[in-house]
Amino acid sequence: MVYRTTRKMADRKEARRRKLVEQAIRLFGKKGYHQTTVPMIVAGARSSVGSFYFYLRNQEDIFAATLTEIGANISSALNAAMAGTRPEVFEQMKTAVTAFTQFLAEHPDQARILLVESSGLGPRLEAAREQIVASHTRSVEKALRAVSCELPPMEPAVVANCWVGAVYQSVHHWLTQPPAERMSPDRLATAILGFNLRGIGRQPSGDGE
Amino acid sequence: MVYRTTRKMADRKEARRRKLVEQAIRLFGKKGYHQTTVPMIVAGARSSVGSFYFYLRNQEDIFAATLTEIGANISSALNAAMAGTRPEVFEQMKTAVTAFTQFLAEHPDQARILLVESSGLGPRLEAAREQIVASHTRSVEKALRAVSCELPPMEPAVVANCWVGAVYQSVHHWLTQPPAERMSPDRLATAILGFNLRGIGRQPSGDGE
Amino acid sequence: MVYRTTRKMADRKEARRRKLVEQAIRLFGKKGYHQTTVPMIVAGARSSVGSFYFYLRNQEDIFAATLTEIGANISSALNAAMAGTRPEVFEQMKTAVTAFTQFLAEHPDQARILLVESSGLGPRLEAAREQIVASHTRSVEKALRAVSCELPPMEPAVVANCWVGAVYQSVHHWLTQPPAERMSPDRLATAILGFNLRGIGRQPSGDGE
Amino acid sequence: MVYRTTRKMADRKEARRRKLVEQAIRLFGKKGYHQTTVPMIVAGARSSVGSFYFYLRNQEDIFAATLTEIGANISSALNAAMAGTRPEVFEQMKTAVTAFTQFLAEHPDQARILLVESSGLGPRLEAAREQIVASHTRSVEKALRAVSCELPPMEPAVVANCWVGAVYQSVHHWLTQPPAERMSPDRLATAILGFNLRGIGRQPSGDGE
DNA sequence: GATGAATGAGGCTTCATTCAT
DNA sequence: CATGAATGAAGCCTCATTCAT
Repeated sequence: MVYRTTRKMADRKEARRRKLVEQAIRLFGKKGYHQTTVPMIVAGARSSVGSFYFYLRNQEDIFAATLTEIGANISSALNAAMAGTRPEVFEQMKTAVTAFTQFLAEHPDQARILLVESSGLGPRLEAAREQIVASHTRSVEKALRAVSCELPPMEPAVVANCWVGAVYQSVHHWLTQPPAERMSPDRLATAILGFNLRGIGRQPSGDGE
Repeated sequence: MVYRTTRKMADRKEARRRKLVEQAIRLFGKKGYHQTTVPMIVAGARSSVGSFYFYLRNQEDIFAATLTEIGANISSALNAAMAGTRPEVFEQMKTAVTAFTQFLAEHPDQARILLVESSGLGPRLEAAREQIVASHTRSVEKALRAVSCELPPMEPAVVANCWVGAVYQSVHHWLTQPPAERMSPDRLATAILGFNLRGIGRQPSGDGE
Repeated sequence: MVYRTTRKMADRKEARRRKLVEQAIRLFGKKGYHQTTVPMIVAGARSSVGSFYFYLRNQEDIFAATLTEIGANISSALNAAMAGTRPEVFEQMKTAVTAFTQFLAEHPDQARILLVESSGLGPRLEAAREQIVASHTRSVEKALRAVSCELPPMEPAVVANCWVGAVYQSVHHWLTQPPAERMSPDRLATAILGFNLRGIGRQPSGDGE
Repeated sequence: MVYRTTRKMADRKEARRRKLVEQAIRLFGKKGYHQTTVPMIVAGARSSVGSFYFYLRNQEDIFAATLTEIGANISSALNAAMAGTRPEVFEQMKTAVTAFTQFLAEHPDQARILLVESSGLGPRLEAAREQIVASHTRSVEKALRAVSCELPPMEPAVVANCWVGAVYQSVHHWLTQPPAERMSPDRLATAILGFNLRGIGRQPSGDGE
């Protein structure tokens, strides 16, 4: 009998790789890219150097993988949140900002990787990061165009970047502060949202109306 | 006599150091921190490794120095621009955004260092970068507080971050595009400003009103 | 019944192994020993790493096996050629040189392994190579002794090495040249033979005498 | 005062590099290319890894350097020997074979590198080796052409390779034998020379006539 | 018997920093 | 003060070999 790859083995394989990426997120998030070594990752993932290079091409590769993972996680979080929201564009934008803030607040490692540690790492990783930010920006731009008739005239491309930049920088700064001094994520999201909605010429509603 | 000699020497020293920092800006801006080696810097500055360590404590040190330099350059540019502007707060804010954009457009190496290459380099350099951003943010916050009575209620601390984030991200994205496809810095600044002024509840004036 | 099964299995086993060795010859011949990995071999032989180590003790082992194979192939070729030649010693030597040249010309991978890639690989493989060369040399030496009375006095041991060295180096150099610029194998063989026959004090006959 | 590179420093530099290459010859000659590590070389040369890479680009580089060195040494030896020889072509060829044999006999490490360890190491090193062999072959070919009128018709290009191949293989085999069983270098050279001279259609003179 | 995931020893190489000249 | 040779710690990555399935 020929022993072909069983389902169980494939699952194990996937699990192993996932474990490596998860540990990588932890380390990259805490110590940054250049302070994280392959041995550190495999030690934390109860794997081995050889295994690492069986699953990942090299160190850059696993960082790219973490970015992909983070991007996917954010997407999931946003989609989940928006699934429970009325389909009006402004409602959706509001939910998106809140959910995004919430997600980063709850996943500091991923937040730090996205907001801090993924810059200046060379073209490839730069591009991987850009993909996430760009996807974010595109969503905003699309939303803007959808309701452009209700808004004052503006450059959607630039404004989308402003919107995203406002969110990122605010959250980044917020995460920088000692947890004790931080305002609640809700309040943060509301403040950002207020700025952004006004920024696109929309009066932010009181709160939940 | 002794004074003169000392002064002269100090000048020389300062000049040498400045040359190193300038070359460092060029290299850090083009290749990033981790791709730039001490030998590269000294070669471009017609100095020597030994000299380098006479003027700078270590590599981190020179990156910090470039950040200081960049911060100073930006301050100068902003101050110069604002000196020629009416003292009204909104005018000043407007000028600041325009001058900042202009400056980064004209100094791509410094822009790249500030916006991209200075993240994720460890606490000390993180702090050095933060100083620049924070100074920027504080100015905005101060301005906001100064005119808060004319504005809708908001969280000045958060909103200042939004303001700065909008500028940074927009400029960053703008610098990312191939020069041929970029809009003019003026148009960019106007678009950002429009978003930000609306964001703080202010109707952006047509242009120069 | 048991016999047949066993026989069949042994055949299979032999076939598997042969396939591995054949692929190894291809790879060793093209990329050399140290650039050829076990995974490469098994991939080309549609086998698996596990199988590899079932049939071969280790990597050295398969290189030794390729040498054995190459030695056998050369022997076969020589024997076949000499079977169709008059039994006179000089005729036989002539045929041997021609057939050897021909064989290497037609099997560049094996030629490269024998002439180039099998040196400097450590005692065991050195010995395996030496076996082939020595067998070659012994044949020559034996032939020389057989006709020593017809030849000027010489040191058969040294001269046999000269003979073989002349052949190897000439063929090696010939294989080094781009195929388009090579002379015909026949002409090459004739030239070598001329040198060698004169070298042992024998006038080379015109061509086919 | 500007401290420019002094003569003494340049000398030291050269000496250091030479020491590394010398030690490399020892090790490559004894253990071969792939069994010799950079740490081994620097340890034996009382240097350091860092120094190694200050003088040599990489491991391949130092092997190439040893080949260059060996080629130069052989050239020197041959030139020295031939300077004391009558200018007749056959005398020179005779001297060359003898001196070459002698040199390799006296420098077993260099002999082993040239004859054994420098094959199959990839294109670059292959080429470096080829340079030495080719230079050797060209000399022979040139000599042959110079006296071609006195010789039977032959293919000088092939014959030159035969000549060189005879020498290399004989010496190689000779070096393979335990020193106790080796014939004297002189006798070896004479035997080779006899074969080669006859090979080009020349009667080897008794000995020194 | 067949498979391929797992292991980890080991080598090369880089570069920040020092220090003798 | 200037110079650049010297140092060695540190990390990435390869791949032969093993062994559970």
